[in-house]
Amino acid sequence: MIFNNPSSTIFYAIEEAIKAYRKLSAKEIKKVISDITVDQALILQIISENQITQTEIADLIFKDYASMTRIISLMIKKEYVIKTVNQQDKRAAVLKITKKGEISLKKLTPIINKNRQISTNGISQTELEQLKTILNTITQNCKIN
Amino acid sequence: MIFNNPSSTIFYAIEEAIKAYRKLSAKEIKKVISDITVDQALILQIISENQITQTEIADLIFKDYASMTRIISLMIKKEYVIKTVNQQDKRAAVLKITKKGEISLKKLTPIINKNRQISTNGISQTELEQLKTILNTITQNCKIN
DNA sequence: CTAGTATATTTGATATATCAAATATATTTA
DNA sequence: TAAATATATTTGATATATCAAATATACTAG
Repeated sequence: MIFNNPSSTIFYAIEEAIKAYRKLSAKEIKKVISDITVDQALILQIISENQITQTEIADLIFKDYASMTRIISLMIKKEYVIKTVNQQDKRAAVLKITKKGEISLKKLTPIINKNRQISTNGISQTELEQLKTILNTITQNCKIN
Repeated sequence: MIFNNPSSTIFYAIEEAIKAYRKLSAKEIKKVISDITVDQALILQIISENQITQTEIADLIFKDYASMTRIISLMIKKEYVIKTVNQQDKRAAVLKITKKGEISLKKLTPIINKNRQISTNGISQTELEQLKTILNTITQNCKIN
């Protein structure tokens, strides 16, 4: 029926893997911090490590700018992040992690790393590289058109 | 910084590929039918080929049951699908594609197939199989935990 | 047969995705 | 320098994701 040929199947396999991974991540993150999402945890990590604008974060993790605005504003509401205006370029936001954000991140980072390790368990570095190469080909094929 | 090791990188590559693919699909689908989404097109195809319940569709394409309810109800509103009650099991929905749905599907199917071909262009069957195997490992790893 | 349990779907609440249009500020060009 | 263009972000509208709780119906054990 639907999963009839390899080039179709692959997209189901991708969807299945990414959703399983997100589910695992969400579950594990919730164990240590109950009010933060997987995306927010990742973004918190990015902000803490870099002086970076919303647009740059969005490009980095493949999010829409509109989504980024909303995610950041939820993070501000929950007091993980503070946002100010860049005085050199008043269009740009300056994002800073709060004390609460820092404390949370200390608990989150090992969880995020562990999730990645668990999910790639039994897969060699070579296989991961292969996987990445093929996925990049798909990405390029899609972007050309 | 963030993309520092292979086991991390891989999830970005997956996200990037699936988003690029969805974007291509949405763009191409829109060219022939302007008011249908990628998910809806896929679900239309599934319904037309099978006598299948919402729950079964959800399991097949890795969607939440709640999402399925909402997607189906949008498809009903747009008159692609009709929904009745299964008289043998009144909990279950019976989904049928409408005439409009059928006509639309005739235009959509070649597009869906072409999108898959374009995006896997230059990737061998062997590589696709490898990719699938590795992704399935990730899925299993995530589900065990 | 009845209570308890299982299954299919729905609803509510919140988060994210995506497109288009709007704002605000910066930069470039005529 | 004024107008056109570019960049960063926001807002509105709609679709989908996800969890928890609620409904409705079916099934099973006592």
